[in-house]
Amino acid sequence: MKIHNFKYHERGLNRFFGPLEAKIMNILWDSSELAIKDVQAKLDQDQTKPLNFNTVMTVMNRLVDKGFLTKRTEGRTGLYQPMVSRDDFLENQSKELTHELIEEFGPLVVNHMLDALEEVDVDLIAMLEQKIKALKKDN
Amino acid sequence: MKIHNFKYHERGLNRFFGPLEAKIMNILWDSSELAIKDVQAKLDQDQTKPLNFNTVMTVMNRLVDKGFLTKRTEGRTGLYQPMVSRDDFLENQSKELTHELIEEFGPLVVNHMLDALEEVDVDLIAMLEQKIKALKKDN
DNA sequence: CACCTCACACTACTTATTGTAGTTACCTGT
DNA sequence: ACAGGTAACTACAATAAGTAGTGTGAGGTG
Repeated sequence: MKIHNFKYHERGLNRFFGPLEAKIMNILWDSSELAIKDVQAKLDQDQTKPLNFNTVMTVMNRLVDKGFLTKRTEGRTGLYQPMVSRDDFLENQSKELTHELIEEFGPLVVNHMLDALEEVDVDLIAMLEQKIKALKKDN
Repeated sequence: MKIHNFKYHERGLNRFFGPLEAKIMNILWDSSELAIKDVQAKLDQDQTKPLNFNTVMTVMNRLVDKGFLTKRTEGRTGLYQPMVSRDDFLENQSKELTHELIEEFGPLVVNHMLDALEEVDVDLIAMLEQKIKALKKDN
């Protein structure tokens, strides 16, 4: 259940997964518990070329091996669902990445932080300010 | 000259490069301009098993192809040096990563920021505070 | 001038990751 | 007992990274 790479030039889940893996995780996170063919059907909705059942199965089982999905067998049908919720996943990843980044680059990150926040969403700077204030009050 | 991956569970340059690539970059960054055999010699200092000359050459030339090293031919001997300084490299990477992280996770990162700073180096929080103050004064 | 050596180029094999898909085996309901 | 669907097993392609063999060319030395 460990992500190893954060890909710079991708977006969203593609930063953590391969493109097909990412689509599958998204589908599973948007549903409760699905069989392979359900996932395949959903994938085929925005794909022009239908995906081979076995392709979907292989990738899903690999995701199970890696600990991102859990599999439950009901009769002969496997039912898959994510190990953790999307929110938890993103929470964990952002936390881990933030820590790694600070650990690795401490001062450099602080230097770039405000620029980045300004560019993306200035309100986040206010949010950060609040958090610092709150932290100081606690001590 | 683009790094594609940031590896979570490595340290230092190994986050950006393969292990041998990282050692080579380090050696080149600690020297001015080196030939392959010089790099090989330095690598063999902390390696128990000496590295094949061709191995070192292949990896160095790949680093040239990727744009991390430049190569200059003096007579028949190729001389290699990093495209940018170690500081610039780390500066660029930390900047890019910080931006990507904020772009992807904005509020989540802000949430984890202070924790991370506290754990690694509390002085960095003061530094961040200063930067926010300076920013507000500018506007 | 012939040759030997060294540095380089070219090529290839290995492992791991991800996407892809064929073949085979098995189970279940009819 | 069989058909159809589900799953397991196996394999192949591409990419990245580490490793290394073979071939080539240029220069100094006898």
